[in-house]
Amino acid sequence: MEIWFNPSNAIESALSTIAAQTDGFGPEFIPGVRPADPRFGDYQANGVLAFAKRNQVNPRELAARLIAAAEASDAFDPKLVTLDIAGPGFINFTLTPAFLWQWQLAYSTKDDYQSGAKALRDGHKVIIDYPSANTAKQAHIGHLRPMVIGQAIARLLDFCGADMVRDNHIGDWGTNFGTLIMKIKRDAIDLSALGDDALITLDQLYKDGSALELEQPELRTISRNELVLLQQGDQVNTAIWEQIVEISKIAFEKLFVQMGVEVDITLGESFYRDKVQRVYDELTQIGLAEESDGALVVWHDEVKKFARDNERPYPFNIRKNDGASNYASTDLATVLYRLEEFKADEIIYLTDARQQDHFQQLFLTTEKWFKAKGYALPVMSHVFWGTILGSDKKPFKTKSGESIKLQELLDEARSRAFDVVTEKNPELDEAERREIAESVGIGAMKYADLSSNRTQDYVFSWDRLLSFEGNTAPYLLYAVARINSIFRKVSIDPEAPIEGASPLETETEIALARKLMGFVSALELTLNDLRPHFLCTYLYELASAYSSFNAADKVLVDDDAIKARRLLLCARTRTVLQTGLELLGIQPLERM
RNA sequence: GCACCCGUAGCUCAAUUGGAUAGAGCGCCUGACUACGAAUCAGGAGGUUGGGGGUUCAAGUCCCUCCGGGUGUACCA
Repeated sequence: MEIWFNPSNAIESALSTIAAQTDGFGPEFIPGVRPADPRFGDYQANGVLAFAKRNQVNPRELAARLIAAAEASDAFDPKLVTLDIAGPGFINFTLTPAFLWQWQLAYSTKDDYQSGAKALRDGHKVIIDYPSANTAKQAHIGHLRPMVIGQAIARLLDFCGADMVRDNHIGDWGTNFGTLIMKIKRDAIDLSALGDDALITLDQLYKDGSALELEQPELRTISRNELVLLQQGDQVNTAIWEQIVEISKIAFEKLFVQMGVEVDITLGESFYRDKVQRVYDELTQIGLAEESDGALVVWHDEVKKFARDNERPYPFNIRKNDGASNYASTDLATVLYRLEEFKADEIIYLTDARQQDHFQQLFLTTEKWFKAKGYALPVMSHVFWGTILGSDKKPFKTKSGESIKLQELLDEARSRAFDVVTEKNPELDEAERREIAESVGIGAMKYADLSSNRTQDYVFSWDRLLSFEGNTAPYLLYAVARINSIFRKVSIDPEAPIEGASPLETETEIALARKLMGFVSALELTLNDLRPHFLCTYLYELASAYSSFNAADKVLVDDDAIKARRLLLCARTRTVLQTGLELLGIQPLERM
């Protein structure tokens, strides 16, 4: 029997083969192997229960027959894996310490761990529609989740073999430009002279402009005209618009660098303004879009909410009644562009949960449109998350009604982490403490956002976001730092091969080895639903298993074989933790 | 009104999508540093999974119904 890299999959296929040759089972039998509660074993198969139910037979008897057949085959060496039956008909598989040890010897590097993951999205062209930010506005706390979740998902997909295009789909063609240009012209602002805080000034100009419109409604007409001029390509307004977009891009670039967000292309909504006409034409030509109240819309009768005869009409409005494009028009044009330009196999959208209707309509429309035209339809998914709420359970605002600025949040994270580092490690020089604080502070913030199920809303709290104890980034970073410390002490490169190790013995060694093996399953689970908290949970459990091992079993003992074995476990743990942290966008540290 | 989402320990969250005795962290209580790093470890208390009914070998998870909260409801993105 070979040492399976991915035991869950290996057991699943072995059982399928065996069942096909065993009386009482049919081809429709699915073993249903999954990681089990460690109290019962490493993996469990519970497909026998469902199968027995469908076929009106005794599940325990059936399970016993399958186990007997499995044991008679050469697929399960009893020295490496044991099978037993439990409860109404579960089959439990327990890997022996001998298996766990051989697994550690067989698979050791990041590449080894990645080899299983690579198959998951091998060569897939995936476009990720990155955290889109509106131009001319400062990023606030609402931009935290898209950036954090987006980069983690992009790194995961990349690790799993996808060919990624990270597209920064900026909102650079909105109606807000009318107001902004009106105010800029009115105050004769020279945008090129604003300096470093240009975006803050723009932000203020927009707010002041909006306030002014409320006081003097006649200004709205002027703003609307400025927008029309811009859309018609007026030279002066286009120049102003270009400057505004440039200022915004520079400001966002600064944040992206701090947040570790990578961008491959930046194609804003303005890029698609000459591409929407084809959308109108094609959707009209295939009979999908029609006029309604002067607008061009698409109905989806199979969904009650979007059906034509719904008491409150809710079509997908793809062109406004004044003839202007909107969110839907550019999104449709964008899908087509991504197909034709990038040959996208998959497109992932990142927005909060409130936009689910939009994406449902977008996906339905694209599906029908592409089918009618014979275009290849990419897989489209909407990765959404809950809102960050204030203590009043409303979307988060400070007392003055403003959202916390993202920059302010990052600075607070660094500053809190710096205080803790200084308290714990006063002997380190300031530059190193700053570097550690960067990873700990920003890492803690990211991890807090990633470690809970993204679909839930959560209430904002500094302490929640910047906690350094328990299931947090610093806990994982600390485990890595301690491992590094051990290798430093004996002057051994943790990446180097380790020879002469003896097999696993203690309970904590075995528990750690067991946990190490689970990395690939954790990746699969995370990728399935694009929910990073599964990876966080796994990494936390691994770090916890390591901490227990570290407390129970001394690594640097006199016996060379025991020392080598424990150093090997340390090295493996380090590799998995570092790889996992990098996937989450958290920078591992040599010491902290 | 209609549609969708949510309600789990004092607090913040898990529970591999219907699997076995619902798990963690924080907080609280007991212990463990002349150290391979205590940002840690070992242990304890804490639950009628909002209430009620149903489906089945099995329900926090699925169905029905109440209660409480959130979101969306074409020409903002």
